[in-house]
Amino acid sequence: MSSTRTARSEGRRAEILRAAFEVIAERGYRGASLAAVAERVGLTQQGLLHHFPTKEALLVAVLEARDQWDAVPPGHRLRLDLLGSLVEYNAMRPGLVQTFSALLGESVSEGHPAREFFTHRYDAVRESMGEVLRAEYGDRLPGGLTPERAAPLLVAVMDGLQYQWLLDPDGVDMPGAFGDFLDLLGAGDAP
Amino acid sequence: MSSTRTARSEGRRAEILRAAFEVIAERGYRGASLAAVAERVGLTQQGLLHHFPTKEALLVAVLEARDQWDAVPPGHRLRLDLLGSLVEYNAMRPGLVQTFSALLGESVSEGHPAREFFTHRYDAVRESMGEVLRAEYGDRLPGGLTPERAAPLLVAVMDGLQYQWLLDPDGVDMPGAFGDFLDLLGAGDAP
DNA sequence: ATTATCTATAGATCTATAGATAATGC
DNA sequence: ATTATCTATAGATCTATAGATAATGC
Repeated sequence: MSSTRTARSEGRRAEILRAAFEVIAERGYRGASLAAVAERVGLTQQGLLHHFPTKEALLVAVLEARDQWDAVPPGHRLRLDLLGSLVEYNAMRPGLVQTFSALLGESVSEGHPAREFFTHRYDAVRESMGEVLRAEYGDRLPGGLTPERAAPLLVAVMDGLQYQWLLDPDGVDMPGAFGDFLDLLGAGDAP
Repeated sequence: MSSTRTARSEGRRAEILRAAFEVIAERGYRGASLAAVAERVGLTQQGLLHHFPTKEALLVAVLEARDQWDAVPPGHRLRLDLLGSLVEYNAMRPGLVQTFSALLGESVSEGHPAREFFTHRYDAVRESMGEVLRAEYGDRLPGGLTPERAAPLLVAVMDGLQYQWLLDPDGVDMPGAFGDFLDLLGAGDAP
């Protein structure tokens, strides 16, 4: 696929993607105009459409870039402490967090072009987190939970903390709070 | 304030607010056009603007209505089991949940008119949840947490679960998962 | 030749203002 | 008299298409 494009074009596409990330972070997908993205890379809106034929195509590319971004490298088994590091890393990149928090928030509305993407993604992430939790804590977690039932909580904490942190970066210690949650899971009364 | 308006006008305003909740749930605030809201109550867009002079004024009214909605009645101390009931209640009102999940998601973008509202609100909610947790579990929670440190986690779980549930209502048992989290908090290894 | 970019523009929206008309309340 | 609603419309946008021109790669 990338072999069908010139290196020149690939570079432009990457520039445009970066700009799209920024503008979506600032204004959401609906609020992000093609003209605003184009201006950021020194193009006209029509020039941008040469590289991404529709606004939705640009969104899809943004979502794919993200997917590639935080995919676990094959062979590398995800571990809980890596997840903590990921949260710490995110806390240094508010723009990235904001882009996807904005998109997640929008995606719940009807017919949003990212809705299906997020639905599938969360399903996969819950399953993946269940495995991580089982590898770390075994079959029994505090409170009588199983890894499968704790997984949606883990995901919810990550997302929910992001919103609180974005709204009040100084008032919310996102990595600290995530660590607290892991402590809660590890406080085991399991036999 | 309501005394300065006629009963007729109050009724209309209430109808418009209801319609605004619906349209915001479906399309977010940015995607919600005044015309779409107006049409739902059988008015023209200009007729609507007689009752709410700007789109932002309508949003503010929506946020205030929500605040009134889930405010704890004075004198009634909030308890954790009531919170569980609230989540169960929410699970029967996807529209309401969707309206505020959409607004929260949008509010993290710069200069969004609901941003300050949510910032203040989350600050207050964390404090309130801290008190609830202290009343329920005392000063020491599992994992060495304090009520104050568990509060953002409780809020994060509620919000995060809402997004997962909105994206996949059949695949995510929101009240069940919330109950699981409370079990985790109550699984105490406190002395 | 092909790719990248531009100008021009169609066709939809969207919010908000101005001012006219209809309905209601003293 | 005041309130509620409408028609008309200004002034901004926004996405996307058509077609011309400039730059690049064989």
